[in-house]
Amino acid sequence: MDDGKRMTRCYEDALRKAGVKVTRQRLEIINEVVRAKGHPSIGEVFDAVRVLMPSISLDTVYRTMRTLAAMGMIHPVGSSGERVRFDADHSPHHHFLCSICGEAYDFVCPELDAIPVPEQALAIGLVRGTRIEVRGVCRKCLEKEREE
Amino acid sequence: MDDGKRMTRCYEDALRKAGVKVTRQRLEIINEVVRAKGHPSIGEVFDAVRVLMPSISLDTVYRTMRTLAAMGMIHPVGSSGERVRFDADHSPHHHFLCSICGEAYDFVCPELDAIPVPEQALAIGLVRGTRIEVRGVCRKCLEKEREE
DNA sequence: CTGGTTGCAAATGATTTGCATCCCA
DNA sequence: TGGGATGCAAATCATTTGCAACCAG
Repeated sequence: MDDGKRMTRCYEDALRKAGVKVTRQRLEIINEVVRAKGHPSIGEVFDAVRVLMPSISLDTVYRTMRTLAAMGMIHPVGSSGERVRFDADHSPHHHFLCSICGEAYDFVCPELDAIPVPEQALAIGLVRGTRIEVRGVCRKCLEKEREE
Repeated sequence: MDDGKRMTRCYEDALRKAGVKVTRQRLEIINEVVRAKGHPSIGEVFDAVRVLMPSISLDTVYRTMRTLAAMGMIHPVGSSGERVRFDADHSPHHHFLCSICGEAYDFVCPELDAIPVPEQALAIGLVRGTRIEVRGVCRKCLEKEREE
């Protein structure tokens, strides 16, 4: 598991560059967020980290997730009234948001990855990434509707 | 204000088509959501509707917003841990989401409006709309950072 | 050392739920 | 009339905050 160590080193650097302290809690949380596929919620990250570090508190996870989001390391994924979910910036991918259940599905679409940064967005602030957001109704909800 | 009546008629039809009852509450809420520029939160819609209909209750607004979202008439705009906000589907526009404050800014970009629907998304469910989501840090937050 | 971080517990706020009443279809 | 819709209040659940103890730099 030399790979694990190399990753950790990389996260440490990212934290230092952001001007925040490197703590074991933060490293564990980052590890978990990066490992998690899909869009983990705060609670899920908390549960996972708690296995390795039972003493960690829920609001440390809250605070760290906010810190990581401010660093641009993770991004909140908007869904409906659901709890906030995040994704680590793994690879270029896009989102399909279901209007009914609020679930966020990932999909890849290489043809659309190279979206130019819209000029109009530059006027609003510093752009860190661009992706496609598709809205619709997912299969699960379509089937549920059909049943009724 | 013949225009207002024509709009209302149109909303009634949309409700009927969705198979739900047409009530004064729902019409008032739709009216407000469509009128509101930006991304009104549930509370803001509630306050606005309450002016015309003081007896309306907060959770009627909650329930109706969910109904409207399921109908595809409005869409939740994901932001960070903030309360959920919605936008009516007015005109084609895109979103800039600030990673720090969670604010969602609208911008228009006609060149990008004609995004083809990605095939990969079709596999996930019924697609109702496609737009660009830009992530970054807004001017306000950039300035705040600079001060520190 | 010492200021940023954490853990804890209490506070806050948004969202949901159960139920009796009401009203569109 | 009859079932979906509403209003109300209580219940939940996510998220935040104040503060003392702690630890990385």
